[in-house]
Amino acid sequence: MKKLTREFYKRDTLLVAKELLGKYLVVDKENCTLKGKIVEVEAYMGTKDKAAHSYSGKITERTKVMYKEGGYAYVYLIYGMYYCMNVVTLEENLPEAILIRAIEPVSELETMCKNRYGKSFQELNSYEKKNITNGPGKLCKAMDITKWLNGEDLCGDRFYILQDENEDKIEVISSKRIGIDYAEEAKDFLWRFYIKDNKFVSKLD
DNA sequence: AATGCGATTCTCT
DNA sequence: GAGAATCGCATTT
Repeated sequence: MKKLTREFYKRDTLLVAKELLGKYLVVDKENCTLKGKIVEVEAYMGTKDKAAHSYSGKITERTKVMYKEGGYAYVYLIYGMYYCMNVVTLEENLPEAILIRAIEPVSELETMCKNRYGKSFQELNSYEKKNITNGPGKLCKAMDITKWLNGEDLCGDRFYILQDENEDKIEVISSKRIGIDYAEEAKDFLWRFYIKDNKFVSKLD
């Protein structure tokens, strides 16, 4: 498995979004390495996208990470209790990013269960087992992604994305983004992408 | 200083 | 399907 390079991230956001599907998100901790296959993403297309935090070029303490060059992590708190993780794309001052909406657990499933529910996998009921990492807030809880990883370089050693050289061909479904009803015309853009028939996708159309 | 609210999730019904 | 939880940020007084 090979780590994605800076060049990978500094390309067209919609292209990078689709190519992130099937890659492996890794959080390297002192005692363990959490790993999950990316199965669902959404693209946020910068200053002209009414759903994006960077709409109209607004720069604040929260959004400034979006203005970095590609390959940095933008992690923010939502509803006072959940974190969402994004991958920044393009060159500096082009504030586009990709929200990771769901992963499929690959390594450290037990740790993820502990992080999410404080219980082992075996102790989970069937509803909990289905809901470990199938949402942007859930996967951050499971992988212990918090504000301490905001601005982290994904080309570094603690938080990165791997590519499987023998990756199977992936069937990509495009659909409308979730939870952005306020975004007027932008709410209908097909900027959500997920792997067809994958059981860990957060919501079916 | 005060207000309003969100790229969500969970717990009911 | 509705309502609550909970807090940092952006905006208004």
